[in-house]
Amino acid sequence: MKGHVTSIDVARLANVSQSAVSRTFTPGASVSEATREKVMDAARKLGYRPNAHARSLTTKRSRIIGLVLSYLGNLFHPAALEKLSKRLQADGHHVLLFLSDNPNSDEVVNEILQYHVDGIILAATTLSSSIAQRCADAAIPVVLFNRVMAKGSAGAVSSVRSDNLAGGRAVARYLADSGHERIAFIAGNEESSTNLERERGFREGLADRGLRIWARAVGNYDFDQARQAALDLFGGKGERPDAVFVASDHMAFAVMDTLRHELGLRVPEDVSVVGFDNVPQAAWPSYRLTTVEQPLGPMVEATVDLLQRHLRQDHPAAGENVVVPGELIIRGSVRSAAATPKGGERRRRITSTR
Amino acid sequence: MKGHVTSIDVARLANVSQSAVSRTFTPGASVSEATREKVMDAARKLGYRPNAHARSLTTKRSRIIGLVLSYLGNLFHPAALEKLSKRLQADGHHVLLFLSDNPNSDEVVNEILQYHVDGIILAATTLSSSIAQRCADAAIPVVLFNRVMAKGSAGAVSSVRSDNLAGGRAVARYLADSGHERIAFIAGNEESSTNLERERGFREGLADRGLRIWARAVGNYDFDQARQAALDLFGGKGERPDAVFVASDHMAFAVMDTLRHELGLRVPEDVSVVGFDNVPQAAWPSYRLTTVEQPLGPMVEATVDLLQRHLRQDHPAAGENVVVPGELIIRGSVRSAAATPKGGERRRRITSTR
DNA sequence: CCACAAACTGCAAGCGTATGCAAATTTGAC
DNA sequence: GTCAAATTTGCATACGCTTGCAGTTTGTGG
Repeated sequence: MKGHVTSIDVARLANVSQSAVSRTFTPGASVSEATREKVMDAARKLGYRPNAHARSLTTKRSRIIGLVLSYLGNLFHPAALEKLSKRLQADGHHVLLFLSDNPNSDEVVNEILQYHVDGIILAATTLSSSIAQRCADAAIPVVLFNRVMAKGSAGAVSSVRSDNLAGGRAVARYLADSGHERIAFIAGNEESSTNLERERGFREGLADRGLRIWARAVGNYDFDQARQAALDLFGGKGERPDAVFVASDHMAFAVMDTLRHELGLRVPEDVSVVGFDNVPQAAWPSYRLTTVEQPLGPMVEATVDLLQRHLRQDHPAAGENVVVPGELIIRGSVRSAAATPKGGERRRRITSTR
Repeated sequence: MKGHVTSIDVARLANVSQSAVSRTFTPGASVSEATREKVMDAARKLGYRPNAHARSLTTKRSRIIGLVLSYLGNLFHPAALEKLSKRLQADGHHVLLFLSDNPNSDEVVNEILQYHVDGIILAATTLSSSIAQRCADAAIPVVLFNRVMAKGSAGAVSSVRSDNLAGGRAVARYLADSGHERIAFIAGNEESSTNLERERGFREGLADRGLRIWARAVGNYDFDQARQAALDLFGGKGERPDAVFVASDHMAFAVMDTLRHELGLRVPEDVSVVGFDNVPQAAWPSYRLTTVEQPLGPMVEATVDLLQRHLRQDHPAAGENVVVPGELIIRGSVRSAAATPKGGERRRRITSTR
């Protein structure tokens, strides 16, 4: 009934050694059914639970995964966090969460390392190579989620992301093929690998159709900045774009709202809008946003899989970069020759072949 | 350079005792500037970081806070999570995150207790009294965020919430006073304390004006169910409500979308809609939702404050229930006699006096 | 220069659990 | 009933750190 019940208390009550208690709570240890029951009884009676710190002190494994995110305002992030967290919990892991605005999460990772975590997932942040190296030294696998590191970095940092390049390309082709000519782009954070890849794919796709980006602005993955970008691109008096590819759904909502409610333009009749991510809100009737899916399920699966493979094998294989294919989700925000789906949506597979 | 550097390694290199190393990393311990520097040098050279598990094993404090949420689909939750987490981090705490769909988070709390956390925050879940009691025994403070426990529960479980009762009442009065007569209500999860309080306040407020709830449906805090509720309330052929109070913003978006895009009704001209929470999206031009604010900043402050007070004083004061006042945020989703704010919003303080 | 206090340092004993090893027990075959 | 093999058990130690205590150094005033 007192503050802390230890395995010794349980042992005393059950009339066995402390080792026996430990063994009962260690899966796969050698205990007879008889003592196991005695121990369990005593444990239940005392409300005993093994002390996780003591345990990881001796075993050198914590069953904790460090998870770093930048913020949750962009709706893709909470969705990713939820899936990742639930998946890890299902695996018997626990999640130590850090929210860090800092694009370089060195400090945070340093804190995480104190916990001798079994692995680290970095979503929407990167890592200096010195810290990456330190993780490698400590044999702690690191997986970047939805990011890649600049090539040539030290350490065995793996990554999982969707095929941003092919996604951008698919959007370009889709817009071009449905007759748009003055196609604009609103970038996210210009430094981020996601934006870089999406923009490059988009440029390539346009080039394939003999087009180029007609106008460009930066929204920095932020709602208000995306609004401003839309104002800049569409608020002038001259000719305006007839389509815009926005580097994230979250910004695309801002753009649609600005076009419709501030500039009096219709979507898709006057302007077509395409996003990226396929967050749940993209399907809401107000937006019905055509977008590129980031397949969260497979991405999470791949992440956990990478982590576990790194843990199992002692040779910390060099960083592995998984790219998950996505789909173009066609809803109602693009003016199209083909019949626009009424209430539903069409899906089109994206191939990475050029 | 090897896997794990311990304080002994550092001590050896710095030519001091292991205690000296420990003291260097213990704020407020007695070390001379000279040895501190020797130690820091060696530590830096070796990449040393104290082992958090070993530390909490001896100190019996982990600087970890367990945080339990149900899911992140409702946009209020990620916002709360972000603020809570950042606030706790700023205080030097670390967050162990659990996502549990289960409305009763006993199992999860049991897992958390293994970590001898310094405190537990339960958002949108509750606790059986037996577990509450166990937390009390272990002297671990528990704070319910945005929930209260059924009265009479054992254990010193505190809670922080906004004034749901007064909020509901304010909405009722506002709708009544702006000339609505057939006022509907769409409930969240009918068991949840938030919904109970909001609905009761709403009923009382209507009663004050000689009205009653004209129609009612349940949306269970879910987008799709809220859509269905809207269909049920407004899709019939008879007379329909002229206003609806929806128990959360997240559901209110579903309702607005359904009214506008499926039923062809205008908001606010044909139907007024009011939500609850004031999530960021409520301010988006597509919705401009009039709603009751849940003041996240003060709620988080109060939560952390409660936690810390519980920790400091040894006498675990009986559960304390903090109620933070909110405001009615008037935007454009209610037809009103007074001039509707154009692009901006008006704020009206909510008092809890009847 | 001395006495005494204050500041610092090292020693050693835990914190609660896991686990190798050897002793004790059970099992099974004959 | 016997004996070897297989299973179970307890002992003792290690994990990396904090901290009370006692010993040592440094500083101060007379």
